[in-house]
Amino acid sequence: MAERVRLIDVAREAGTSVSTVSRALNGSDLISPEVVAHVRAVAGQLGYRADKRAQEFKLGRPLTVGVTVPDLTNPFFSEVLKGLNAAARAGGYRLLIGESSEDPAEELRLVDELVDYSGALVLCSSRLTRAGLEKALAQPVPVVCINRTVKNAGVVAIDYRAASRLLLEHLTGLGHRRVLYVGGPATSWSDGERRRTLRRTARALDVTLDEIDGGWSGNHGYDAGPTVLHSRATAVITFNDLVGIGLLSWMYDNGVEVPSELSVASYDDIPIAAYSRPPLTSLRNERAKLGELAWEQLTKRLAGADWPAPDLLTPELVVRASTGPARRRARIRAS
Amino acid sequence: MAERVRLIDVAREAGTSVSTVSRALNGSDLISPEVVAHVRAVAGQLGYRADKRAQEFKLGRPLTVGVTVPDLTNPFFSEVLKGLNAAARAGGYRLLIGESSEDPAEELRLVDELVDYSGALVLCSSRLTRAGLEKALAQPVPVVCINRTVKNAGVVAIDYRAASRLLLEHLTGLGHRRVLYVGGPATSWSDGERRRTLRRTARALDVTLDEIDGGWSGNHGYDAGPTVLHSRATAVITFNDLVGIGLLSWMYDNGVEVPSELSVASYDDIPIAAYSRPPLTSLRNERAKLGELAWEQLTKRLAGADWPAPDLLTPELVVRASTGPARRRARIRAS
DNA sequence: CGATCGGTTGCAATCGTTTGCACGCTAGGA
DNA sequence: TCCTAGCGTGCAAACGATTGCAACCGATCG
Repeated sequence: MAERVRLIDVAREAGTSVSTVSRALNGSDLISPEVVAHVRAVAGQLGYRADKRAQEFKLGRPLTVGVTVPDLTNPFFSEVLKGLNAAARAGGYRLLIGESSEDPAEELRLVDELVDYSGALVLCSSRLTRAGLEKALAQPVPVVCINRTVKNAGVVAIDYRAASRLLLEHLTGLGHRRVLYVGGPATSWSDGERRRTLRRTARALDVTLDEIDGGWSGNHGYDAGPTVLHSRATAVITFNDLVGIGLLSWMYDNGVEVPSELSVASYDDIPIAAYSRPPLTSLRNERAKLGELAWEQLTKRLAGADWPAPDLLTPELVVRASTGPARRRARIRAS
Repeated sequence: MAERVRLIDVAREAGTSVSTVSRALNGSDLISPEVVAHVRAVAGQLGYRADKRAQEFKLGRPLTVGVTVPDLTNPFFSEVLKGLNAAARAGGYRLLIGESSEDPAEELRLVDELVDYSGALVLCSSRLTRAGLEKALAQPVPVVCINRTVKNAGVVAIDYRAASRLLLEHLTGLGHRRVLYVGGPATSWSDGERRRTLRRTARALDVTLDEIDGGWSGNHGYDAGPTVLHSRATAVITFNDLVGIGLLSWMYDNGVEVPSELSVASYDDIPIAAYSRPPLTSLRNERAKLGELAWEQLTKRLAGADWPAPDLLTPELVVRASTGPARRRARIRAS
């Protein structure tokens, strides 16, 4: 907790003016090498550190990127953040992170606040309404959306069309003709995309697709257990792995064998998916890459270019023990 | 992407001076109510937003808290962040988050950088060396450590003494006399605490305690499988739930029955622990509260008070199916 | 020897906001 | 009527850095 050393202190000590010190430290070639060396030495000795607030204020360009995520504790988002953070840091930027708690109104408030501090915004899996999104895009900073397509902004997303096809083809390959989708939060664009692409692919593959509402956590999956059991589906696709693992847990607790009685597959392949019982078949996606690409789009934009075309990441199916051949006869079982 | 509106623009439009506008917007009681109303109206109409950079620069107090965590994707840290974020936001502060990737050198770099932007620092489960920590504390901002005790700083931590006692008493109650601890990262203070308190309590309870090195992820737990199997322990305590779940997975893959052949218990009780097979006995701690308390200590300190006494959070044992009575005879089993 | 030029350095303005201080106006009392 | 008190407002300085421009230096050239 020492006193701050300012430019003027260094100048006094070095016997020069503040402008010379500033230029010397910033590597201007106007200053003679000896002076530069001397100033640097003095600055180092005094422990001078530029006041970033003053610096950014004067320069007018914030070196901070604001990010919103629906839930910090969701592994999907943490990993996106990880990638984005690494990329931004490499580019000399810092991350200001806001958590909306899955609440569109809170997310709007966050955007409103982050924009005051940031030179750019990244909305990760935005839960914003269409109108809210418009407002966010009207802010005087460039905006990139992760997992949400929108005009006049950068877009980086998972290719859910490919994803859903991979999942359904895997299941039909195992003989499943009736599949149930356990959905995610209603505000989630990616849930909408999963539904849309599943429906479309199901039609193409002549699979019967049922849908129920779920959520984003293990509890949601667990709670969906009874409904799933009473459906006529032989395979279930869950919104994400947390839901999938919760569902597996209910099945175990209630004596339903997976995959012999019911197959379960999911999106995302978070690390823990490999360790569920049985290990969960899931769609691996490069979440960290999502963050990196968002940063890439941002830098291009900040450099003055137009928004590049959306980046779409194709996931890869990781087949594990939670999916298997469809059972022959309809399940008969008391509730 | 519109032009910024500044105070001077509002002043011109409202027909007053900048100072009046500033005071009106900041609720100074020096200005007459009509003028305040008028200025507010004009400002709203023009869409004026204070330049936070200029504002904080002038005021000299950063409204940002810098936080470091070893790993953004670890549920423990995400939840601490969640709590801290909520508390700081309520107090009008924002979080600048840095991830050290479990690397002490990187963490030191982070601290060095965050301090330029922050009015306070929170080090969550710092992996810093003793010397590094000294350096961090020498920074001209108050520092709170979460899960690491240190002098001249705020301290918020889990009470590992109580934690280890709960775990060991639970296991001895089930008849276990030989327990193996699968450790965490060597740089982790909390791993050291867990070992220290486990040893001490084991001695008091007359339990034989063995220790092996592990890590912080599911893989670390899975990889520890063979060593655990060959040990003579009847119960295992893992560094955290991720390690525990990884270990359970290995046991399942290799036909070892849990808990009849081996009991497994762990620290932290992350949400997914309830959904492992079998569900994991673990120590629930209020991680979000850890973040909130850190913020509380910080506010007190920022208000000028001395550092309060360390806050210790006592965890609660959640007994699930992964622990059971000790088997009678030594396990005999081929590798 | 004086003018010029290239290379260094310092002065001072500037970014947008807050705030101490002084000023002007009005009203009330002497 | 004049002085004063008090309220409301504006002027200008300040925060700490960057940077255009002018000034200064010694050296070189005519």
